[in-house]
Amino acid sequence: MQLLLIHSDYIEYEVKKSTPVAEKIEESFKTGRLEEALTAFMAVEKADESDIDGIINKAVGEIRNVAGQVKAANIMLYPYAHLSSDLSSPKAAVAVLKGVEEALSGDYTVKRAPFGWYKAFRISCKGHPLSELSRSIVPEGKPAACGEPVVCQEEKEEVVSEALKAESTARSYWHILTPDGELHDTKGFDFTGHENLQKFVNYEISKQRAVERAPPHVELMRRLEIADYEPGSDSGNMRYYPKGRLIKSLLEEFVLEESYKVGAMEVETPLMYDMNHPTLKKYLDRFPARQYSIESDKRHMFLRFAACFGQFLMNHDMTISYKSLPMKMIEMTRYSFRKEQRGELVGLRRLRAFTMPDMHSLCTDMQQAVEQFDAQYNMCISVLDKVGIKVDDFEVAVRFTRDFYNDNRDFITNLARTVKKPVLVEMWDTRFFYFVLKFEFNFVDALAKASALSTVQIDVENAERYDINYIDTDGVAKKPVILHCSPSGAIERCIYGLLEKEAMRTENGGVPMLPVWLSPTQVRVIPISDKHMGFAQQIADQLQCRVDIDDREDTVGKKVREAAREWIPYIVVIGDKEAETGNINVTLRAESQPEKPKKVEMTPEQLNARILSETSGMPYKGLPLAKMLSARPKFL
RNA sequence: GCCUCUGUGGCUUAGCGGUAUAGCGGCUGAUUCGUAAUCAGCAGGUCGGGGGUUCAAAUCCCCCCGGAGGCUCCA
Repeated sequence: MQLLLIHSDYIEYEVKKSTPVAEKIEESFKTGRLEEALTAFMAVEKADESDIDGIINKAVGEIRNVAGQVKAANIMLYPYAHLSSDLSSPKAAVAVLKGVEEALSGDYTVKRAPFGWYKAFRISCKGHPLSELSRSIVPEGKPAACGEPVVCQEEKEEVVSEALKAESTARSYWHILTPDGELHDTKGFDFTGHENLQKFVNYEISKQRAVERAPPHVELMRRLEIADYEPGSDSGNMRYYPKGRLIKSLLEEFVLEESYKVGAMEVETPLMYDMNHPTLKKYLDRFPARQYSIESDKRHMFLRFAACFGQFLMNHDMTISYKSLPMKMIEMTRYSFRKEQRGELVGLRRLRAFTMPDMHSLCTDMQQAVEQFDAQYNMCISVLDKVGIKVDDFEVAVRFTRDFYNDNRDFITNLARTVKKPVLVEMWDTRFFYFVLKFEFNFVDALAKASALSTVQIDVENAERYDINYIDTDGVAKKPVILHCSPSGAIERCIYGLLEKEAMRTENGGVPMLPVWLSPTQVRVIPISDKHMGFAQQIADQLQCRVDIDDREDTVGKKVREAAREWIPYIVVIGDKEAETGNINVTLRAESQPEKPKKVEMTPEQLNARILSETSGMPYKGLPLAKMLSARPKFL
């Protein structure tokens, strides 16, 4: 049932004309007026028919509740079909209306407008915050017994897509595909040597997901001053400190550069779209995600969960020749929004606002699409590798329809061959989503939780839906096949992956660190006393990387300890010896073991060359914080 | 959204019916120091918010908010 409650100075109505479903009424019932009334506009819906008494109970509870809050003694019940597009039978509606009227009439002055008549009405709304409320009431499995507290569900402005609903009924066939092309049953498969895949399979199929502690990256993201929760925002919307922003910028820039290399054009598209746009509405129903929705004037908008809409709407308006295909567009979506359920949010693993590189490729036909899929599969492997997430750190899932598999067996086997290890396969008899083939690289974390990073999908639906065309060699407009690709997956999730990987390294007795190109401070220079500051400065100036100087009044031991806690790759201590020889003593984190720092004497030039070669080809940005540690604020 | 757990100065935390403990960090002073924490002093808390029980609540109860885990879901 849909309820619209208006606290009014008065409400009056007058019957004009009967409709085919009109109830028979007395002459006196044809007009009505009530002063200082709470008016309840009601629409009884199909779903309510299963539990008429329960619905009456809930509606009465809700009306009583609001009437109590606004201190209304008079109640007007007003049947109002326009609140719903899924109305119940007239018989059920009248039964509910009468039931509600009867239940309320003991404690309030209740009037009811007749059902099934065209009516004219005048209402004067009081306009205070509680004076206009809407409620959506749904029946429960069983009717609420009398006297039980009645729980009313408030109207949620959440759109649950058809795809989410479809997914729950989709029948999946799970297999393990080995590089030799064999499809194995997941049950009998020998996972020896593929323990991570086993964890991933358990996570995906057996749903073994119980863990007893928070994921380690949550503490790390805070301790390293990367990111933090922001209680002043919605859950899953994080704040990023300067170091976190630097890491994100570098990753964003890197992924964009890699996509330029394969010919992608960078674009920017709006964050919010009209919920009632005909094309978008249909697309929402095919994507399994929940949206944030917001009001803009009279329009009902939603925040984008990817860059698809913006790019597709742009593609629709373009003139595209076959000569331009495959044609790629990318946007670094800051942000994509998904209103994930509260319990699904964890640290940087799953967010409601996240940065996702979203690339779309228009292809002439399925053959070109498959070629592109293969190229982008390899590109994703390379992107993650350079980010610091290796093939051994993730497990591959490939999902497709049975038809696609039968037409492309060799091609799919090749995907397993490329990564040289078995992959998880999910096959569907029929196509539930907009794609016929997709893969994801799933990072398996310290607690055996899996989450998707890179992904590519072959979309066979949206060219039609958005009316996207290209002109082929014969001069005829044709619909392209579209690839969706996120080369790295969400940027925040890459950081999560790196932190989790290092947490696992720590547990296995290693020394954790970020790749040098992503380390906020690459070299920390520590002068032993004030008199060494000059030389320390000189060394810092010689190095072409992110160098800072710990000029605080602390002991060398303490400064080194803090530098190590920050995972700084290179620590240089400057004292009399260095000032004399000109050589520097460098602690190399990458070659150290716990309690056993690896210290090497080298020239500043050698250190510089080493860092330049380690970071060559990767984006660079300057220090995100003051060079002198004494001038730095603490974020936590 | 539902279920379970949780919330004490900037951070970590003791206390779990008699208005609060310590460490780190911060500030001040001393120390100018050779690789995982130099010494001393000072400041800082209406114990997440609101309501209730009680002579008395950080401690018990209820509601709300944040966080973690589960269901579910994904980049």
